[in-house]
Amino acid sequence: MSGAGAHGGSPASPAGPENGLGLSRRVPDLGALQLLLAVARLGSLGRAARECGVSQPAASSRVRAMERQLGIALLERSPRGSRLTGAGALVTDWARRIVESAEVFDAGVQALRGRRDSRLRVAASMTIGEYLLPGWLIALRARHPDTVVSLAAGNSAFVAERLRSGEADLGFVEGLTVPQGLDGAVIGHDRLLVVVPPAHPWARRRRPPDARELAATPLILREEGSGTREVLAGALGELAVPLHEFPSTTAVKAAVIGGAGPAVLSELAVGEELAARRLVAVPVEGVALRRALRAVWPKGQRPPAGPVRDLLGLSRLRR
Amino acid sequence: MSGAGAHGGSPASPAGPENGLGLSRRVPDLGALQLLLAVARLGSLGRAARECGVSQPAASSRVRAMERQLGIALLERSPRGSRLTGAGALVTDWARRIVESAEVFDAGVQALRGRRDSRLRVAASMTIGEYLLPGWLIALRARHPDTVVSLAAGNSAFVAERLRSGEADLGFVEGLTVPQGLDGAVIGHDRLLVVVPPAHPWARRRRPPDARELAATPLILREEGSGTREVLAGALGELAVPLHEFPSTTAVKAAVIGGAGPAVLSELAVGEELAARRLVAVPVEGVALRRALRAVWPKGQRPPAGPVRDLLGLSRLRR
DNA sequence: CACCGCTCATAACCCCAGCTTATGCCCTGA
DNA sequence: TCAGGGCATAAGCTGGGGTTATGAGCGGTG
Repeated sequence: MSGAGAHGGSPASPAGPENGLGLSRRVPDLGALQLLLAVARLGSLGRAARECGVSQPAASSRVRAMERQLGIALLERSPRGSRLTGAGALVTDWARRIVESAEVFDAGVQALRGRRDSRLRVAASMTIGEYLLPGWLIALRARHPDTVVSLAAGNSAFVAERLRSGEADLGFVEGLTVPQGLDGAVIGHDRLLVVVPPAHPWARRRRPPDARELAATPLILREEGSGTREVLAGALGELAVPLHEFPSTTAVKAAVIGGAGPAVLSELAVGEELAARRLVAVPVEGVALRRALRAVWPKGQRPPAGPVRDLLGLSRLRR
Repeated sequence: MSGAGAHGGSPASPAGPENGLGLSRRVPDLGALQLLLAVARLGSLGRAARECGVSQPAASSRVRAMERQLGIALLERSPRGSRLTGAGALVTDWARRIVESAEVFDAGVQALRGRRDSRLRVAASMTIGEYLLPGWLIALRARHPDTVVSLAAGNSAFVAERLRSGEADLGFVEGLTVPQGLDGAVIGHDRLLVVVPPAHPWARRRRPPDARELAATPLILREEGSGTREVLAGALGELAVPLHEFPSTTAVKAAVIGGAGPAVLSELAVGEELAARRLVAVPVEGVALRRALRAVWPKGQRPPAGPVRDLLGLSRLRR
């Protein structure tokens, strides 16, 4: 109660409906969330404290503070342990999503810091590096905790250059062809989707737009776009007129959700938004926007060995 | 680009299985991440500081601390502003996903604390309440900032009871039928997916399992499951033998990823995992696991008005 | 019955992360 | 040349979070 005034100043910022950092006042920090997950899993504050490497009073106090902060009772404490409240279960699920995002962040950062002593140097396209690789690295770390990975991200030419010059051991690219001088294996596919916000006309029309209309419509694209643009240009014959370019995929998504126009993005990038109905994929007749995801390595280097093989195996998943 | 500074300072980790809360040591807190997003968007530390309501030195110091913590140079500072590094752009994208998860968390919690003065009391099934409603609430808050929502989550019977007793103004259920005494409108559909980890035999077989094999296989289910179980039982004739029950959807996912067995989950719950290839959906021949998502309200209450109408509109999205 | 083991809570103390204000340097545009 | 925006540094303060020590319920057990 006493609803935390949160000083309603909403200064209608340009490219975003959300504002300020009141969030960090209303959302517990990662440590507290992890603690909550541990309690949910282990059924006891004390055990959770031990697993998290803190003292039991610290855990107790922390969870209590979190309950005060949220205004919700999360745990049913008893002399025999602690169970989640109904609301607590829901909160825990939302918390787990934050923690998972943090794990992705961490795995990405760990790789990105590019240590010299890395046993596995990876070069990846932006899309794969951003959305797929962190997950693989988390899995890899679970299996081979000692493997240190370094990551460099760029377009296909960048990946190829890194491999040829020996600055990377393994590469990942999306696109139509294997870059010259490299061997490769298809590890999966993704589709490029035309996405619009749910309120957009294309989301409501019975007849979806055809290739002609798509090509005539200004689109929001990521700058440079390499793989994305290549496939798009091939499918449409000539490149659609870009409405605006943004530095990152997520910035593009934010712009689309904000109503700036349609965009063409990998399904990898918009899975969550589609599920949450924040974006809608519009089918476009007669346009095949499927492309291969490939692992690549220097030509002739026959059997990828050691850590390279480990990661390659993890990346080779069905479909 | 995106080379990332070398910076060999690696603080000899304690060779532990990193299960604890080392994450919170390696991942900056929400405030810092929001600050980074603001800098990326506004192009200047000072402007970002102002938007976030802190002093410029605080912002500067905070970002600097973050760079030290991550071991990555995020910004190119110049006397005319600050731009993101190549690596910084990647990090910022990962950061944005954390912040978005936090917004979902916040929206959910705000609704869950159930204020007495709520202008809109919603009762929803677990799946809708967990995955869809927070997104709608974020959108609702952007459009009608004054609307205060309270949320109660349970199974279909629970939702129906809340509506009939006048404790809720609007309900959301997934399932085959409209509960007795309620009016409803279909707002969308979802499918139940059989999911397994990528290494599971079903993910590799050319011939997917049929209904018979599915029904004979122990599955991981959420306890009580209401909507999910109802549809599943209807499709399989008799209920599959549950291998284990978990208290929350996310716990089920974690178990599946960990190799505990196949599960049947809403596509809403696994969109991200599918995109990231942490889970694989297995098609099952001859089994239709599609179900309707419905908004429901007390019978006779003709035109949903005011806030009810607002939220109803937001929830009525294509497909 | 009394004891031990488990649970959670409270109390007193400590430490560092992060905020603030005040100031200085650098670059650019008028 | 000066004004102004942008970033960095230097002091001093506050509080959240951690620790150890201790107490209080409840349950199985000799």
